Amino acid sequence: MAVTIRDVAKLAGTSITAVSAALNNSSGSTIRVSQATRERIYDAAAQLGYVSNPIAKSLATGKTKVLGLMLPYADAFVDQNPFCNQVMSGIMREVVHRHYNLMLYTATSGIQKDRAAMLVDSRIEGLLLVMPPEDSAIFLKCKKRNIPYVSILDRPIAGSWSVNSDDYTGGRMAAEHLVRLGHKRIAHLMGSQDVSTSQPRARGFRDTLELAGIEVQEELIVQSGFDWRLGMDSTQQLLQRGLKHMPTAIFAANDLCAEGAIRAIRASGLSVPDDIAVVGYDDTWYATLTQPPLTTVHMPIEEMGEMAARMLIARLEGDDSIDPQPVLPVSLTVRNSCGAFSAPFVDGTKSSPAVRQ
Amino acid sequence: MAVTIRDVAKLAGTSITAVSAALNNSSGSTIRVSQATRERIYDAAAQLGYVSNPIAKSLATGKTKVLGLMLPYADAFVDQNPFCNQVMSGIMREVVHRHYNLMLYTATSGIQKDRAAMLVDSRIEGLLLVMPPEDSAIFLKCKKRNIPYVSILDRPIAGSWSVNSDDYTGGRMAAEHLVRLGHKRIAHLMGSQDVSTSQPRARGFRDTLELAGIEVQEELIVQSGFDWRLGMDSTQQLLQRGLKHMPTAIFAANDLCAEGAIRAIRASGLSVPDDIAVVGYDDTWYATLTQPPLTTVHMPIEEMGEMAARMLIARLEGDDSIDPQPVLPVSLTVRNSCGAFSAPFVDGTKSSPAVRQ
DNA sequence: CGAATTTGATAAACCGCTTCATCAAACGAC
DNA sequence: GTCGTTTGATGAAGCGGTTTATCAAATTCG
Repeated sequence: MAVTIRDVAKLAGTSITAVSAALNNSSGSTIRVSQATRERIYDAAAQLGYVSNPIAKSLATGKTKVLGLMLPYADAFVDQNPFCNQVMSGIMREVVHRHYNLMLYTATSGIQKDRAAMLVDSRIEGLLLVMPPEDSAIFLKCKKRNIPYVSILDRPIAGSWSVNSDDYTGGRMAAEHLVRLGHKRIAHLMGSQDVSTSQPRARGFRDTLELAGIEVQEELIVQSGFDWRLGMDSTQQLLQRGLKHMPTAIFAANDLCAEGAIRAIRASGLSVPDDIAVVGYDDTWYATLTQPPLTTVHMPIEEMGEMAARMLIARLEGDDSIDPQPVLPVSLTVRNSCGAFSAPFVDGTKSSPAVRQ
Repeated sequence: MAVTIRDVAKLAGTSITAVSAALNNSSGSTIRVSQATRERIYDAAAQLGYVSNPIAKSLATGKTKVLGLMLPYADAFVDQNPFCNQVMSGIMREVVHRHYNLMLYTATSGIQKDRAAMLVDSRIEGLLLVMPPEDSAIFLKCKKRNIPYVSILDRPIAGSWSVNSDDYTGGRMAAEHLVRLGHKRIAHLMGSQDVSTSQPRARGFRDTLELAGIEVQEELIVQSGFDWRLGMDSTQQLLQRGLKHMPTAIFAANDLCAEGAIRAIRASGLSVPDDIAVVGYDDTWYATLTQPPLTTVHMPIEEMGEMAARMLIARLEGDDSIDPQPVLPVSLTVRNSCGAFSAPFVDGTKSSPAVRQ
């Protein structure tokens, strides 16, 4: 049916060995092919429309040039999470660039975790894990079958390769921005406790206030969550404490949580940013849709995907020089929800004029 | 390194033929294995932890049990489109259920279309195309290499397999809902002209008004788009025409467009739904976030993915009884942006009491 | 010019699995 | 008891590539 290496050899009047060597014109091979035969082979291949069969190649070489991508429990992510999209986009970019392919798996909650892990077959050389649960059976399977993997994660895991973003600095940046704008009473709506990103962000937030000589008021640091309803509820509670104790700024757990905060603030007749400034986290596309558009900490999501793919490929190709747990830098995307662009911070960083003193 | 069929055969004291037959205990094979040897083989396999090598299997059988999934130009979809997520989720469900695997491709705009098509390698048995551009080189490649494909599409393509949703009825449903609520002056913000979903939806809209004896006012049917900015702009123009000519309801191109409409209405001091009712399209997760939550036409996106996978697999397995161009039904998700649940329509359909006469 | 080396080419083994062709033994029917 | 049929089992030939070992011819060199 399909045209094989033998057909090409026959037409070119050579051996299949020569064809194989000529077509993978990598210098690594010990086989030598003269320029003349090489060209006859090229011609024959072109004439027949020969395409190498990657399956046969894989069987012979033991390499497949395929990576696996394990997405988290689909159901939870289906609708609401642009995160996966963006990570995939970054991964894809690198994978295509390096001439690899991607096999998709999801840890569907419908089937047992074991089953999901079983599905990772030997066609893949390595695995990319997006936000794997800590106890995932995948880790064991990978170790057992000796499949290298890299996780894209909210926390570093000891002894395993992963890509992380700099949550601590993210917390600092949000806080610094607000401090620069003159805020003294800043609230922080923390993300859910079981997601470990929440801790370093909160630490960054606290450290920044201290550095600025602002006393951290514990009653302004509240447990909230990544949902807008939670953000709204928490904010309502903050606002009910009376004017004296109300914050002048809120650092929310993420963009959706910030949306909830904004709604609560408005519902109580106050204005964002005039009465209360709001900062989000993640910089998803949603951040441009809030009213006013949200100032938010930008996570380099695509870059994280790209980096993960790069690390995995490097590892597969025997490059040991790569950092197994890189921390990618975050940045602050300034929009209108704080009413201002940056003002000088206590450490003397230069900046634009302050808006609120 | 890995344990092979030969190792199992040796341990069980049989031939590799027997092992192969026993382990694929499909009745299709002509090879017969006694119960006794079968069990010895099972034991040996379990003891060695044998896992079949799918690559070798593929090479021998010519089947890979892998489908390709081609996503549209990544850049445009990265952030804002939950559509791909949902389609993927549906596809994944079916693919896992049928014990297939999924290889991911994207028609990245960075590389030429030809390159993208080249990347579809012979490891896949069939291809699922999400919203392929009409002129895509993929179609040719697939035909040439004889790879069956199914598209998930906004329009049926003659002579090719595709899954569509019933846009015409979607347009009707939106209009009927508004007519039932007593609206006479209903505007329609049409989607962009180059996306062919826009036409049937508009037809459904028009036909419904006519059926209800409401004159279709051409100046209320305007070209808009799938972006919230476009929705806002179009709506502002509608509102500037003065009270007499203002619509009492708007059927938007999609949920984001509806968001724009809502903003424009609010900005001009009017209320949704009291002054103007708004209906969206798609029922993405975003529809719950608008204020008020959006009444919108629900597209069965996941089901479309599932159906596409089912069709492709059926086709691969020689099932000819399947409809090559199914049209999936839409429904109306009623929330608060029209202020009411359904009222009787002119055709006599029964319903709940009307809110506006 | 003869020996050593390089160059060009190939046959054959192999990757791990399926499957066809073949065959001996057991079984049933007459 | 003989003959046809079923049952159980196997060797060997692929599938389409890569790679090792081998070899003849051409080239280099003292």
